[in-house]
Amino acid sequence: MNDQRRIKDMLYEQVARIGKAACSPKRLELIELLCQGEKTVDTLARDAGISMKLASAHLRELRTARLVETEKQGKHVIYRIANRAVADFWVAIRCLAEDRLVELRLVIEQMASHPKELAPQDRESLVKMARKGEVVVLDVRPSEEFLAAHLPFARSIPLEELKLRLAELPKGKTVVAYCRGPYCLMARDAVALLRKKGYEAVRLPEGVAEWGIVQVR
Amino acid sequence: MNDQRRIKDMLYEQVARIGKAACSPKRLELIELLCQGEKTVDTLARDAGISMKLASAHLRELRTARLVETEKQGKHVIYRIANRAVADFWVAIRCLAEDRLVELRLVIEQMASHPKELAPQDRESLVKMARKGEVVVLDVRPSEEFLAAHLPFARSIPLEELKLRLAELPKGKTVVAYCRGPYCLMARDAVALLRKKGYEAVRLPEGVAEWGIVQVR
DNA sequence: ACAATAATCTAACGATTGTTAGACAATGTA
DNA sequence: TACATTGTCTAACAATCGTTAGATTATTGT
Repeated sequence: MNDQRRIKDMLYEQVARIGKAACSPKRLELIELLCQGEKTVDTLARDAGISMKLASAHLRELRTARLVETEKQGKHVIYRIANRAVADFWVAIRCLAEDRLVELRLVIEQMASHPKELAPQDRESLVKMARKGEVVVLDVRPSEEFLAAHLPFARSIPLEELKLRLAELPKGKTVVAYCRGPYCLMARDAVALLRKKGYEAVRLPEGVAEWGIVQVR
Repeated sequence: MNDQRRIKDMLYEQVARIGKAACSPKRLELIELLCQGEKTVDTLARDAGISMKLASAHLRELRTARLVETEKQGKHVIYRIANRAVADFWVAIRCLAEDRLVELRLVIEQMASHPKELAPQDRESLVKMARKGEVVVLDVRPSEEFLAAHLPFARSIPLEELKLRLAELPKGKTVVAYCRGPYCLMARDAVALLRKKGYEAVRLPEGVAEWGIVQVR
């Protein structure tokens, strides 16, 4: 009888290991960054705005929950997501948070208000238009992330280079800019810049994690 | 520039509130119990094997993450899941845990080894057979949970009453027993009892949460 | 009005975290 | 060989969390 309690407790304890990995804001940010492609510890630390020591500690937690895997390459340790399922989980927990927490919706609204956004449901029609060349899908993430994985028919111009490489974009077509996902502000800034320069530009608030296009192994 | 960091931090912090709610084994167990239907605090405490004070404290956490809602009915406070999305999240985090954590798979294997189990993919065919009366789908949870929500064509005999009510089950047909889900042992025990009594019985290791049939509001 | 029940609130404790600093190990390079 | 780079490990601190006990608030029944 009490045997059953002990087994049950073990089961829920194991599931709670995943919850523990997901209960720190910085760990969630690291997961999102890793959804963009494999990265070294110091890249992750820089992108997340924390020290390498802290990043290393958080990554250790993610590794004991077996959500990420490592590989040593020369001086560097490369971290990557263990699975597509991890990216799906990140999207799922974020969606639940947006569904349940008004506070989160408020922050998102105030953040994304001015630049026009694409409704997230018309993925197929966006791909169709991109294939025909009716719109330009623009990936403004760092080029390594584009190389690791990107949306279909996307072209890469990292945000930092955008000002100098504006000539590469045809002026007649609508530019659909995207970045790491809804919590990343690079696409927003890119759209703002493009509009100031006379382009028609909208932001797609999704990235490779939301589209299920993630690099694994 | 640093403004963007602050906004990002706020976003991930909000998502982490969901992770925090899901980082305690007991809270996960409470969520699963609430997926079976609305319950009072002392029912939850008894089912989870903890004191009412502790249950109240954990439920408070779940409420600040807005995963559960309450309603006062006389002396009792009734808790229920806020949303179908919460049940879906519980299934999602459990599946990710089973995917990533070998330890969890080991516990499950040793737990579920002897009674034969139904492969979880043939939901439609199970419903079809139940509709035609070719199998008996048996819900062995407490009757209030059956009343709140149950699988299609299921009949309710709570585990405690099963020994006395065996006559209600036809001997020729296969009995498919289910309970609260894969981590609940009631269906396992029911199958063991039925087989000892000469019935053909299998366990369906899924429940209403896995089938997306949950009571809300 | 009084007792009983159901649940929460507060305070307290020990245990677990997040974060940083300092020492250390492994690799690549001059 | 010596040195810089990259990352982890250990120890330490404060902050947070899990758990329990004791007091408190509603509600119901007598």
